[in-house]
Amino acid sequence: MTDASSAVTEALPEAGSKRRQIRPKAERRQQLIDATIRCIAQHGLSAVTMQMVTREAGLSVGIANLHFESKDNLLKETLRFVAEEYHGGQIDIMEGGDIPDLGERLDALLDFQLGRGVTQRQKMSVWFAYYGEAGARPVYQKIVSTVDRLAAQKLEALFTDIIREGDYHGVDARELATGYSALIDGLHLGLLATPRELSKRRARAVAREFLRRAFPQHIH
Amino acid sequence: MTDASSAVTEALPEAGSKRRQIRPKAERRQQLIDATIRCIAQHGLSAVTMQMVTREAGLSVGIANLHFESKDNLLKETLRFVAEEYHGGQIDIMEGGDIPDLGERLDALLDFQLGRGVTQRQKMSVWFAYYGEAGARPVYQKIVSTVDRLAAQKLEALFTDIIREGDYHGVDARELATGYSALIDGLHLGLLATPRELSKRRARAVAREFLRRAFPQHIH
DNA sequence: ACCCAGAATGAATGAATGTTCATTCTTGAT
DNA sequence: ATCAAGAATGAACATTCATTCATTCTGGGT
Repeated sequence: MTDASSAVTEALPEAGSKRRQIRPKAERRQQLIDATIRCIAQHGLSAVTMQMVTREAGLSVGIANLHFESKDNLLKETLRFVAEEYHGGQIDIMEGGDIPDLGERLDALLDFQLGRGVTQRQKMSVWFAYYGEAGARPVYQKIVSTVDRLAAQKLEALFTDIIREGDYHGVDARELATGYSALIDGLHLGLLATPRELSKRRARAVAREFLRRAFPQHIH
Repeated sequence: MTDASSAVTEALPEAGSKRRQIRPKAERRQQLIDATIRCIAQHGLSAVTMQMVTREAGLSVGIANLHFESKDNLLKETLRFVAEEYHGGQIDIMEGGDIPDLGERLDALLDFQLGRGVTQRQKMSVWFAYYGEAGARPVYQKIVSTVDRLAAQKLEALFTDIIREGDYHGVDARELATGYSALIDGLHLGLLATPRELSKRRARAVAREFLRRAFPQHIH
């Protein structure tokens, strides 16, 4: 997990090249997952078909069932990939051996969560497409909550450290962590569903303000 | 809009009754929309079929295309209904002639947003199912953003009044409104996708804490 | 009591989609 | 140069689903 470089590339026209290529299983799997992400972002989860995904990947229809046994499984693995990449990225920052200053670590976290470009937007599309189905599909709930729980713990730990360092009073790390996570999710939703109303710049400002209110000495 | 009493009822077994009944168009439309809401909540948007919806409504398949011209349209109208009901309810409270005290009005708003029972949960399922597709479907974006913008304005107005009344300093009503809205959305997501991790009680506490931090004199 | 506008039905239709598998092709080892 | 393992292909199949429409039925108006 946490391999931010691997996803959402290719999709090149591949214009003339009709020559069949044989590649290792792992590579094809990733290629198909990346194509699935792009398809979901562009057409919506409910409109995604196997033909669509395999064409996007520049491969034949049969191959999807060769590497993933079914469409259901491909979608499940795609969710797992996105979930692990996103939460993995957060966790890396929060554990952050490379950033000793806690305030800076918070900043880095915020940058990761609300930064990036189109790629990030594609991932978020996928993320929320699955959320929409999660109420009806226990499998999705499980994937999300497994990975979510770990990130929540790390965030709570980070907040606990900050509270100790700043000697803040009347603040509950757990409650604050829940609030911050929800805030970030809500901002992502806003960026996705009403991009006209909420710019990325403003989303960042709102999140910063939340942190500043809680940890005034650490965020300025 | 804002007719909270109308939705998500019926679905009764209707065991023996096979007698065909003729009802006015408006009633059948609502009946089908309610059935659609239940189906989306239970099976997920992508799994909803016309047969499923009409069976849930206790009607025949042909009727859906009689009152709505297509499945697409039924889904669109269902989203519009849920969006208008939810935002309409908020707006009624925020304009709130019946609640003069601003702090109490905030409380009422919070209760509306995070209260209720199964019904509310069903509505939220629908809400997020559409969010998931919104990135790919401009029609959905438009429905949501139209209704969203109005609610955002009302919230900002309410916050402005509160800031004036409490003589709070260093607080921007608009930014705070964006944050609060995002927080509520994020909490709904949490309630839906990871109900094990986030109880309704805790969600309410988190939202209250956010308001208390901003308006300490109004929320205690 | 009768009638008919239009509400309701559900079998039939055709298009779309997931999955299979017989066949072809590639590559690295011998 | 040859071969076998298995990666890749895509036409064919079976299923599912949205939509249509000929027919039936209901209830209010006369």
